[in-house]
Amino acid sequence: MNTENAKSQMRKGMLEYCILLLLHKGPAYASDIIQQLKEAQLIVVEGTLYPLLTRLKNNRLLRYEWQESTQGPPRKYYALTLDGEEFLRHLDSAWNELTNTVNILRSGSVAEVILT
Amino acid sequence: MNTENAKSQMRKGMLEYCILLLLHKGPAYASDIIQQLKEAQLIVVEGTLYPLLTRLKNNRLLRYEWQESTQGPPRKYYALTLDGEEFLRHLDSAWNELTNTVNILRSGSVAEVILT
DNA sequence: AAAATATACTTTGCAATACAAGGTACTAAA
DNA sequence: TTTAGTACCTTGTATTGCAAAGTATATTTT
Repeated sequence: MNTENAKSQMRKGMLEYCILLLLHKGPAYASDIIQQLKEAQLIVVEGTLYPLLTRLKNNRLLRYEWQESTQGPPRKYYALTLDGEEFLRHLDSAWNELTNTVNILRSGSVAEVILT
Repeated sequence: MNTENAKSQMRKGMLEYCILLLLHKGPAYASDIIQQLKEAQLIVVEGTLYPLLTRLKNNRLLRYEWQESTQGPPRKYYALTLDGEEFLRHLDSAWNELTNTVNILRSGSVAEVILT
């Protein structure tokens, strides 16, 4: 029962949201995504990211294009589809609800939330 | 790829945190917890909660006491242990990091966060 | 040209956990 | 005695994050 496992579990589901949020700003390829997430304090490894990207693509939330690189093999640049944009808005709602829930639980009883 | 599944996945790990947050305010038994979480907009079912409570108890984060009820069978009232309180503080940090991450990703680039 | 290195993408096996569905046990009322 | 209500528990399944190892392409070094 360590903190690392707890944090890893918190990532579940959140990661999908974070990827979509990131791609909403513009296309990116895997290493790119990992780097940007790291800058946002979220550590993700390849073995997690690649299957996730594939899954999102298979569900038509993402699409990709091959692009040549000047420094190595070509890259798969992923971008949101229209379905992906819509799904992202649903996840926005889900996230809002979740933060609201935590805030209520954090600040004491529901009554206290109303009073303070 | 539906929204319900996504929300269910977001719950992973968060639920543990929410239970500890709730019990931090005082002892409660299972139906109690389900009811309070529902008031905080978080739907949890018995099949999820009971194994979770048992797991937390086995890891010494929770303890329980049987208490008679005037309206049915006795209840298991769960409460945080000292280990549980400490673990809760770690989860507080993890939650703070996660919300920070999402906020960064939501508001555009890191630079934009600083500028706005 | 061959070997080594770097970059990028992929796969496999495992562990953790939410949930549906069903079950057990005790109490009180009809 | 039967029925209804409350509370606790278990089993099987699906999903997903991750470690570890593998494949492929491009560049640099020897």
